[in-house]
Amino acid sequence: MSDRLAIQTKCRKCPLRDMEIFRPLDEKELKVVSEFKTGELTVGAGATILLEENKTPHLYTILDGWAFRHKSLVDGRRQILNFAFPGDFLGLQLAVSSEMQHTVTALTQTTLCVFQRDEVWSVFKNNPKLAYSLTWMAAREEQLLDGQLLSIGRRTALEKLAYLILHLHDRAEAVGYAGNLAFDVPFKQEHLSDSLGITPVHTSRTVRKLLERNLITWVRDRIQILDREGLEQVALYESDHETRRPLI
Amino acid sequence: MSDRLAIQTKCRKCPLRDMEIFRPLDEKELKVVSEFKTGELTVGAGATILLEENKTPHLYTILDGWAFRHKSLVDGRRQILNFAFPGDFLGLQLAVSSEMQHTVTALTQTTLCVFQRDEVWSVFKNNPKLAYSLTWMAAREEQLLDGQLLSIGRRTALEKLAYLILHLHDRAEAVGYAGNLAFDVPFKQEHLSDSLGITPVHTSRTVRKLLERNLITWVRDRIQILDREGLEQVALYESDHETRRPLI
DNA sequence: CGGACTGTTGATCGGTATCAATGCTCGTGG
DNA sequence: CCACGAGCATTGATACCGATCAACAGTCCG
Repeated sequence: MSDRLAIQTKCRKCPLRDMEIFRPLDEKELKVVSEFKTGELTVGAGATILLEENKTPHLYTILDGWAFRHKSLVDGRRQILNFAFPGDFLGLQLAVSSEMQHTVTALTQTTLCVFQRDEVWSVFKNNPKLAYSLTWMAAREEQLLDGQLLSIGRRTALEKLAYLILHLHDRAEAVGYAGNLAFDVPFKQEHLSDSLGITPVHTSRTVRKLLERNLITWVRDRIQILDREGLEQVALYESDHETRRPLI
Repeated sequence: MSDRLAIQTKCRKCPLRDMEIFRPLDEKELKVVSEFKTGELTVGAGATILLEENKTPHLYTILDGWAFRHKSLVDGRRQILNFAFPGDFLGLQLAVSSEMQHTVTALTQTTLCVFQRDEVWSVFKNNPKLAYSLTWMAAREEQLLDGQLLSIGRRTALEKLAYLILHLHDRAEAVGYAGNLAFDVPFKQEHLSDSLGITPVHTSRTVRKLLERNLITWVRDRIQILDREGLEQVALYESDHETRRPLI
């Protein structure tokens, strides 16, 4: 399947803007974003969106779909750094370093708004509010990473897994990908392993524990949280009262 | 000992600006930074600079000293997220969330440039170049966290430790805190443990291994790298060709 | 000199990795 | 419609890394 490239969604009519969690843009911002956006790209599940060590001229916002950022050691051991949902901005690091230091891969078919790397600067010059939004998103990503780091460094396998499921559920829910404490799972257990820093075999056993304790069910690519409170206890979960966020 | 608060270092004469790694500011930027900076604060080793769940009105740049960011689970398990050196900006997350979600603690006596949180916005409005620098720093921090995450998730204890020592050395060296492959260590093994996500006991044994293999020495609060190449091999190290960076 | 910290060492335990076999699901082609 | 194979997930046996518990040593400092 070949990737399509076309401008399809007008920023002004972006479906994401109607969502609760996104801060509405004013007229001027909309105008700048519209100009900033140079195209739209749809890729299939499993496609590489951004590749480590590459110097692409493009930055992206996810319009629809589910992706993940990851990074590997030379011998192949892989670590998933974070997952990415609609509204998430990809490739900001290209504003810093000439090349990517991690890879981004699509989990589902994913539609992306495409921006030109060179024009980031003109956004800063022309619209401080949007520039601020970019910074906001970078800082937000940092917070998520802090949380992951704490989790991977200090939680046990069972705690990490419980935490990750809650985390993914909450982020999925925020963009309408989850409801009634359930969501469709676009990943394999292998992805959980690489996210938690444990083995696939151990992941399987750990998932099993959550099932046995009747905290969740996981059937046919769908996870249902049965006992949110119980799961939060296992996870040592602390909600991070997310506020409305910017969308570019 | 009480903290002192006074404007002592003129931005224009900031000693950090002479360092190789920092990008020089132009006249206009210097003017804005000077106005942005509202004071200078020196705290002793062990002092808390920013506290989780607090809503302080201040942001900081480290002028001199060595600090660390950390975060804990409710039961006390602690994870060190990153270390901070001169030129590093602290508290950017306050631009995003109303309160801090991690704590920053000084390892040595530390001198900080103090900025007002409310005025971040005016920096964005008045000087896009500086705004861009802030974003740059946020993205850079994200890269460091990505690296840590990979390390903690996928490296063995020995590999993590070797990696961390190289990482700290390189960052220390960049700001003149290391030379001839050696640097003064302001932390205890306990800090390494909390950074690597392992036990103090195991940290001790792991440090010992590096010593036995003649990769480093560690005497009287000073680490000397004896065999950089060997250490890099153990660490599966990949240097990240750092470029010049902004300083605010 | 005594006490508080920090680091070291040994013994043992437990969590997670590893290796290997089996089972399950689903798509494909005979 | 069934056979087959590919890719995941599960399960069991065993190994090992790192945790835990406990005692002791070294250093610093009052």
